Amino acid sequence: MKDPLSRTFAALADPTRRAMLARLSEGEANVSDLAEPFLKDMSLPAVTKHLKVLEAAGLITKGRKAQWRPCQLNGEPLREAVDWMEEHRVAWEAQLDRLGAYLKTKTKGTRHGRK
Amino acid sequence: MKDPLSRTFAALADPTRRAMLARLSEGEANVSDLAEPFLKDMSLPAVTKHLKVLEAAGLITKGRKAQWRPCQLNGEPLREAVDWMEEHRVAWEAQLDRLGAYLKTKTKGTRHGRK
DNA sequence: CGTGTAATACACCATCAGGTTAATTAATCT
DNA sequence: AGATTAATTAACCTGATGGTGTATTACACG
Repeated sequence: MKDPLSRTFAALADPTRRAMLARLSEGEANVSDLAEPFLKDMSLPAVTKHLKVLEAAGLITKGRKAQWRPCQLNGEPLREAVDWMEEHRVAWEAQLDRLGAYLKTKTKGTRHGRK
Repeated sequence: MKDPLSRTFAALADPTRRAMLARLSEGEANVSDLAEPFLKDMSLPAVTKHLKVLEAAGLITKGRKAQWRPCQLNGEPLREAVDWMEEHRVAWEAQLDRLGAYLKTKTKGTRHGRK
């Protein structure tokens, strides 16, 4: 039995599921819509399982319309995840700055190659 | 072989590790310092493993000072995680608003109990 | 009623995650 | 040298994850 926050992060710890969420952030979609980009990589039952993970984490809700299961995104748990991060952000930023300063003394290329 | 972002989220998907990060956001700490709050719940090797996960995700770096391993937080991957979320945040907020509006029509308590 | 389609359930398998205990390395302190 | 302290390694166990293929449910259509 995992706490909600852990479940949320765990659900996010998979590129397939993140892609599904990204897709859903553009609007409702059926299971097969969500599956489509992945069917060359995995089977439909695998997709169903991923959706179950997302559902268990409360990140999506599945409706039913005839034989379709229109999925909707639920931002609530995501906000909680962001909240957790924000809570510590200040400290992290400080750490980042400290590291940045340190690196600046060591190297001088400072190659800051972040997209 | 997992992508960095997945590794970061996976690392966050555990309350012990999150607590360790929280502790580290207050400053450098040795392994035993970090272990202390958990030693009633788990063994030291278990702690070491958690730290390894955090290290593999690039969330912390371990130094060495005599027989101690002072751990430091590294915010960089966390920022990437936040970045990913922010990228979709707008859509989520919209979804939240939509849900909120919907709930407002159904219930009327709207109990918005988030700290 | 039979067929096609959307999605899930079931049984199974390999790998990984999180924990254990016991042994080991490495440095410090007498 | 011997003992103590900090931390890791190794071998092992259990349960969860992520995938498979096949069977099944549920609905719509002609």
